[in-house]
Amino acid sequence: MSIETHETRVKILDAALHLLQSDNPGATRMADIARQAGISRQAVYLHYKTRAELLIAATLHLDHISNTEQRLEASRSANTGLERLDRYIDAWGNYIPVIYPVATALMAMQKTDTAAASAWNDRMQAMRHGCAAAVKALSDDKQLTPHYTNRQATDLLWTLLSVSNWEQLTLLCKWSQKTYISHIKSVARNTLVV
Amino acid sequence: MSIETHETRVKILDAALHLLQSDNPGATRMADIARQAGISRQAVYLHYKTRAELLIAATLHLDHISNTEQRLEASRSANTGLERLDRYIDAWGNYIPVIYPVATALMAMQKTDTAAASAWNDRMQAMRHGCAAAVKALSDDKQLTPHYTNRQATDLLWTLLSVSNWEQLTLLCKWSQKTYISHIKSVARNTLVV
DNA sequence: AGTTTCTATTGACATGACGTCAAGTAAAAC
DNA sequence: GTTTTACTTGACGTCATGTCAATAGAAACT
Repeated sequence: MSIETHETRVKILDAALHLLQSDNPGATRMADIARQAGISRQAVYLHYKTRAELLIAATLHLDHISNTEQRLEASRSANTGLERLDRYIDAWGNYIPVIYPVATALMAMQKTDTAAASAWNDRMQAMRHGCAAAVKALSDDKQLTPHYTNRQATDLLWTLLSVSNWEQLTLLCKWSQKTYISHIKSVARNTLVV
Repeated sequence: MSIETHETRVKILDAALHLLQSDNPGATRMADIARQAGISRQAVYLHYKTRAELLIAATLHLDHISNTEQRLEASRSANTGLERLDRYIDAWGNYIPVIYPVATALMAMQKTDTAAASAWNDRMQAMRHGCAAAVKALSDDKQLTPHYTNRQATDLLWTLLSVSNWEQLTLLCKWSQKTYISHIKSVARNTLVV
């Protein structure tokens, strides 16, 4: 029985996600989350000692209810390096909009809160492993450009697929999600594939 | 006589930049800036009504003392589109480390402070104009790939050259500034040039 | 049934940062 | 010699996080 199955905890996490996904995510305070969850502000602290801890739990909860593992399964079962690259971009690129609200909140705390910083860092390192696997698959297929080392190619793909880039291209440049995915795929190919 | 030539204002802005460039930039409070400038905390507010206003003034001050205009002059005087692209990446890419500390502070305020958000947005739009000019120069030379519209090519270059990407590649991936510049140039070429 | 434990409640309080206000001072400008 | 300007000190208001103490009800154990 995971810690997140406790009824009140689920209520808290759902409330937090709901508010972070609303029109004014920046104004999501502990008191708002408590009110939304239907409990007292102090009760939230009985379950999560700090705001950072709550937000971290919210991302894990979101992973859980969004079948993150399943999304990434498709890329792992690809037959060629190129296919793996495309599928990874599909999986991760389409997951970004889902985690974006809570990711933003967590990233905003990075400067002040080391727990939040390392939690977000862990997630990004996990994502980087997916990039490294795609690069390795390309390399095994002799499809990786010799222009960069495997390490550098991974760094580039990792950076290309960053949340910030998604934010800039879709929210600021008004690209549709579909355009984002297809163009990122083409940039990745042009950058990494011979 | 510009507003930044006032002796005390210069002291305040220099103090702010000094602290933001120190080992713990996140902990730069108004009181710290005042102490560093050698004046009382309240005196800072005589010159800058809010923290956001101070940070915005600090970026302009930094532009001023870093000869930003001169840096960008080189790219404008290029003869070919390719040359212009390379020189623009040199100019902006090497300016990022200079503005990074204050940029980080300003970006961190974006969520809560609309003045900070729009100030940073203005700067980024100005940078985007440089990208658009480079893309147009490529297009005029028939060197721009037909894969994207001019607008989309500008969006991509703009995103590629973002502060976040610089941060990720140099600070997280430990690329040297030199590697960053040369690899970004190669990605830009592979992405945008026929 | 009685006691302990768990969860939650209310209300008060500490902390830290931004920003404001009022009263006073010292030097420059008129 | 008076006014203006820039600054000082010290107190105060606000807002959000996080803490603490006293209380209450319900489930769980003996």
